[in-house]
Amino acid sequence: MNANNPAGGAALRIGELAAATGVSTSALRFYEKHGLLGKAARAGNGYRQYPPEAVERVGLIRLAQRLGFSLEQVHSILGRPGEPLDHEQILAGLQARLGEIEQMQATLAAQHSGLTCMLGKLQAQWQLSSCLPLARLLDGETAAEPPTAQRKASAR
Amino acid sequence: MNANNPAGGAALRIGELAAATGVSTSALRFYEKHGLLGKAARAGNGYRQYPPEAVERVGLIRLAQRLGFSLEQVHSILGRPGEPLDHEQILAGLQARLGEIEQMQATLAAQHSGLTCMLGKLQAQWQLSSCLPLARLLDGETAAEPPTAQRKASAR
DNA sequence: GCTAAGCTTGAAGTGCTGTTTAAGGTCAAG
DNA sequence: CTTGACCTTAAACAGCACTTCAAGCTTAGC
Repeated sequence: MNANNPAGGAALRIGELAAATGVSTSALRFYEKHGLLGKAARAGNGYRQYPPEAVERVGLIRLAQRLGFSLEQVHSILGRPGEPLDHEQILAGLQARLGEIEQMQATLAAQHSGLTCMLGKLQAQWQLSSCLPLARLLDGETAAEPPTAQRKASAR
Repeated sequence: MNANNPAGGAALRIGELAAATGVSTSALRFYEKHGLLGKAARAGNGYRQYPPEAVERVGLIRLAQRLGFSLEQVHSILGRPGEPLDHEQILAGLQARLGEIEQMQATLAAQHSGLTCMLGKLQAQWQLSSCLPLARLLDGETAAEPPTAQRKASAR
């Protein structure tokens, strides 16, 4: 059918939006269910009718994912779909993510230097146990509990 | 009971090893089940009898975790507990981990510059959509599929 | 009119890692 | 006798982003 919507553009069915964005239909429904995408209008048959802007919205979601945001974070900084977008909120979200990244970079840098140091020691003398004190080095960088997984460095 | 073991040292029960290493008893059993810790000898009552060296072994496991190794990786580089420790294998494992770290650092650096760039654009003019092209920047750094989570930067 | 593709829903399953918890039983010390 | 540490196996949890399934409607093409 491809009816026209109030804005005048051609409405997209979920499959078309999926094709246009490279996101699966199930993922799109998932986004909608979790408030990332906004509830699409429905045609008489119950099919979702996406306005053309939805393509951009999905693009933003994917961009945010590539920048390492979790969907929950995307949700909180992008806000309700269709709403004006809160500039303050977005800036704050971006900066918060920058902070996370820097934190992870610090962790990785500590691990990197720890490993490098360890390699040096091992090449000098073969005592793995002599590397145990490295633990302290890492503790200094991060914190002091049992090794809990921190956060992913999501890719692409 | 605290019987003596063949090596002459005092044997540790699981709770004692847990206390000595800061690892829970359940985690220790988990390590054993997954071949990280080696099956402890058993006292007449079925209790595990850990030799004192086990403390160091667990320390190494925890150190490796802090360096970001998964338990599976720890298993493959540390090898069978009680065995001589394959130097080549360990060096290779450390270097492989260094490679992973560098990969993650590259991803994070790309995300960081992407975000910074985005912040700049947004402060100049408020068009979020003008940031969509950043996706390409990130694609260049990492690869070309849908945003799949990469790996954690485990901490401490 | 039939079939295949596309749409609907909600619930459940997937994959990965590292534990933790539960349930039911044994053992040793006070 | 009671308590606490230990034993076993199996299952649950937690976080994340989806995917798959089941069951049933719609629609387009032939």
